Amino acid sequence: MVDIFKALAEESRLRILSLLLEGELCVCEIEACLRMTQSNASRHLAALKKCGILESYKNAQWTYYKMNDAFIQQNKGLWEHLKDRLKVLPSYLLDCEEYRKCKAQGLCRQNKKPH
Amino acid sequence: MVDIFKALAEESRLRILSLLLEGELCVCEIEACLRMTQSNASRHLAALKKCGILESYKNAQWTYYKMNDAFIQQNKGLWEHLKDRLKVLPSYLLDCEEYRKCKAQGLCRQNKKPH
DNA sequence: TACGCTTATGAGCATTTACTCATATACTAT
DNA sequence: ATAGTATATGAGTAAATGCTCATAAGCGTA
Repeated sequence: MVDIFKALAEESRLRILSLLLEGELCVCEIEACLRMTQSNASRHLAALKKCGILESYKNAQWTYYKMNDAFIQQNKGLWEHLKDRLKVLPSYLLDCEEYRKCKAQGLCRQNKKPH
Repeated sequence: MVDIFKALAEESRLRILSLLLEGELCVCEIEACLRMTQSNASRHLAALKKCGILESYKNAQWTYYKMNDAFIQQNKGLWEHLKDRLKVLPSYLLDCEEYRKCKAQGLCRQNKKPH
C-alpha cells in the first residue's frame, strides 16, 4: 500500500498517469509531451511499473506503457479518485496540447508500423 | 493532489490513519499505540493535518486528532480505498492490540474529563 | 555491416525527508 | 507558585529521492 502511494507522490509521475488515462504511449512520446529528459521519463515509468500501476510491452525499439488492468481491478476506489483528479492537474491541459502536437508532427519515427 | 499522496507515502502515517479509522485520539495515545517518540507522533500528525486529511482540536492539555470530514466528503474514492486498505496493513492488528492495552491501563492521565 | 533511433541504467550530486535530542510553551493539580 | 503532563518545534544528522550526464544494449533500415 505504501509503495503505491510513494509512486503517486511525485508530480511528474502524476502527469504521466494523466496522459495514460487516454491509452498507451511509448517513452519518447511521454518525454516529448511532458518536456522531460529521456532518462527521467524512463525512470519514472519504471517506478510506476514496479509497484504495479503500469504495465508495458515492447514492439520493435519502442516500449509502450499503459495502465495495468490488474491494478484498476484491485484498486477501484483509488482508481476512481485518479480518473477524476488527474484531469484537473494544473498541467493537464498543456500536456494534452503537447500530446496533440506530437501526434500531428509525427514524433517518434513517423512510420511506425501498426501493432 | 500530490501533497495528499506525499502525506500518505509513509508507513508511520498510514498506521496513524488506521488507528484513526475508529475515532479520535490524542498525541500521547498514538505515541503509545504505535511505539513512536512524542516528537515523531506530533510531526506526522502535523503533516497529515497540513494537507487536510486530519483535523484537530484542543481540550485541556491534549490535542485530539481525527479524520477531517471535509477530506472524506471531497475524496470519496480515495477514502473508500483507505477504509479498506488501512485495515489490512501488516501492523494493524498489533497496533489495535496496543490501543486496547492503552485504554485498559488508562494511559495519558487516568482521569480525563469527558469532552 | 554500419548507422540512427529508442530505451535502460550507472555514477555523481543536490534536495528532501525522517529521525533524535533538546527545549519552549501551555495547561492542570497540588 | 510549583511541579508534572502534553504538545510543538528548532537543530543537527542520516537516508532516500530525483536530477543530469554518460554510456550500453536492442532493434530496424540503408
